[in-house]
Amino acid sequence: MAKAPTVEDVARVAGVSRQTVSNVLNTPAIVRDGTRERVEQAIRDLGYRPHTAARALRTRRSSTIGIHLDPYAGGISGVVLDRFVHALTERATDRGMRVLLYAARTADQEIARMGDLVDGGEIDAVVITGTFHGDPRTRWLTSRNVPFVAFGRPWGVDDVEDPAHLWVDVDGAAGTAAATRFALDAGDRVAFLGWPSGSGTGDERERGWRETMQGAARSGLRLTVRDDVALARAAVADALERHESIDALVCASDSLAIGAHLAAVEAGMPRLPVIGFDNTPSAEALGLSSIEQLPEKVAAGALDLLMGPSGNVVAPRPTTAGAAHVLVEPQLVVRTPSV
Amino acid sequence: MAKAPTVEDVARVAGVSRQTVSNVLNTPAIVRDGTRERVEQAIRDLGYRPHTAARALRTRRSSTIGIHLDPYAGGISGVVLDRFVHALTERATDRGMRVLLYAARTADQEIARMGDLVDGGEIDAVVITGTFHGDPRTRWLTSRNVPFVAFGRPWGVDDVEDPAHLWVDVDGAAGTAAATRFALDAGDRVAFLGWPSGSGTGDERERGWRETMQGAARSGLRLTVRDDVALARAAVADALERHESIDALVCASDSLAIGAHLAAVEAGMPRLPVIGFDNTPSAEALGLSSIEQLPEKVAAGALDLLMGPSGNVVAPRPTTAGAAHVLVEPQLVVRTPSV
DNA sequence: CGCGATAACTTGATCGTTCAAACTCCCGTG
DNA sequence: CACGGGAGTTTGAACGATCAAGTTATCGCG
Repeated sequence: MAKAPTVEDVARVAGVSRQTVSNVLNTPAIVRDGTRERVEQAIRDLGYRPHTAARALRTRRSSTIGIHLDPYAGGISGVVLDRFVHALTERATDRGMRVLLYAARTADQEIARMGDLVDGGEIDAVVITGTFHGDPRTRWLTSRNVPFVAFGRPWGVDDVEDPAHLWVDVDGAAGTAAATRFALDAGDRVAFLGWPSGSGTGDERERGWRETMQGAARSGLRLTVRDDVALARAAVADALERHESIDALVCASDSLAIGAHLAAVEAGMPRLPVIGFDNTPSAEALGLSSIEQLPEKVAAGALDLLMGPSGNVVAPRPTTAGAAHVLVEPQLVVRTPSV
Repeated sequence: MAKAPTVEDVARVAGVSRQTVSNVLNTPAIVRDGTRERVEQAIRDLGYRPHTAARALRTRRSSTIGIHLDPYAGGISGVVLDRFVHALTERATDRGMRVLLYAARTADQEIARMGDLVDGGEIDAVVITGTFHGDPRTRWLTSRNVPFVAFGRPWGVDDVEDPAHLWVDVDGAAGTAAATRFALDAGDRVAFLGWPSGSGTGDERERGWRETMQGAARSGLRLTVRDDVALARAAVADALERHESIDALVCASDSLAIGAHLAAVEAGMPRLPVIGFDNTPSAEALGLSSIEQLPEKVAAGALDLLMGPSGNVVAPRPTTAGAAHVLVEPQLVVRTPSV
């Protein structure tokens, strides 16, 4: 196996210097046309590929973004994150970036791991997910001056006028609002099945339903349970037995929607419109409507915040008023229940 | 922000030379105890972290494994792969390795991308997934001498006596065999719902059922459809209407199992044992039994093949007879149907 | 006691790239 | 025609680690 060609080899073949080859690769505009073409030809002839480690060593940039992989929790919502990771990888590649995974079980472990990666020069930026109130990761990243974007808004600490950090999120309220508007076609009594108050995400999703109902001068039942199929099923079965009138059901997650749908089938109402959230394969399999988060847009937004609208290096957008986040509008996917 | 300390700085503080610091990090055994402790203390005091790019440049090793992310196909089987990626990341971290993602839509694109990464010195090895008959990727990787392991066996070309390349896979036949043995408790007539012949994976899964039935001197119905919930449902509904006697149903995937379960519920047999494959969250949500692939074991096996049972560098096990693969025995997860 | 062997540590060179500064043309201008 | 200036190109140094070869200390043994 012959040694891989270096800039030196390309330079010799093209009859120019190292630096000119480097310029052709990095700042082609300053090289004269004829010279550039000769160099490009030599690059093709030799099959030259720049050695990333050498470049990273000199420039002190790795062109790599780190992303944490949550421990597999069971449950079905991991899919959104997986699609996001995938989309991020594609988009990052287009911008000359790589995506490096790391695993950690706790926030502290994650901080330690990020420290290794940042100090080792392995990553230029981080994307963190699943932020929560008082998240130590955001504090640490900020204090260490590590460029980062959160998928999920900084619950509690953020202020649009004085943003704590960059973030991308899906507009949960807009999603449930769309679902509720759609559900109102089926009848006035649109119920909501959500999680107990206190989770930012859940409260947002509930708000979309509540405000839409108020706007339409309607009211409907509100049920809350933990995010679990069996619990959701029991809660809805119970409500139906009590003869609560429900024309349609907007849910905070697909897990809840599945449980609700099972209860409806059991109660002899297989066509009760039930709308989930996250558009997971499970909802698809059962033919349930759901709200699609559009992870591709989230990924694109994250990169825009980190690298600007078109750049190829990490240069985080300054966290100035109003410009420090991207809020993606989700999309209702309508399906006709298959049972 | 102060400049990050280098080996030089550590050496000065500890009163030794660069190389001794390097030895403490890489071959601690050859450094005298007292010296090593002084160096380790200096490392802690300064918060020194080795610069990965510099190391990679000199050693010509990136300590990074590349893995392809399939385009999101919809459907539910992506979960297995995601869990595998996650497990691989954890295990790799334990062995001082990193996992780099890359995306590609076609095999040719994937080859091009792998070429970039390998020639750029970004990855030392690759894990490929979803291999198929005559896969151009395995040919390319072999011809380029890139260490790699496949998740999925080399259908058609492999021979245990003369293995084509390293691979890890789940023993599908063992899985359906276990499922079938379990199902036989419910009655003699255990049917199989699989995919049309020709897919290696599907044929293996069917074989486990068939041989177990033969071994027990029983026979059962065999149905095949594409991997789709609605098609599975229609097929099973049809069979039940024809009054085929089915005591239990072993399926080649959770999608098929879900379809089968829906048909059973509709036909008034909600307790018909239906066993899926892959143990996806969807099966869990519906309370269906399924066969768990144990992605953690697959990941551990992949690394063992690539790095030996305990090494910290990529040193692929030679592809010698019988030793070039790891076959993981999957595990039946029994659930009591929730409807 | 002297010698060779081994252990422990140090020194100079190197990996492939880009930065910073220097150099060479060539053109327009006073 | 000397000179300033800019475009285009070249040269030496540097990034931070490890390899390979060299040096010094330590020890066993005849």
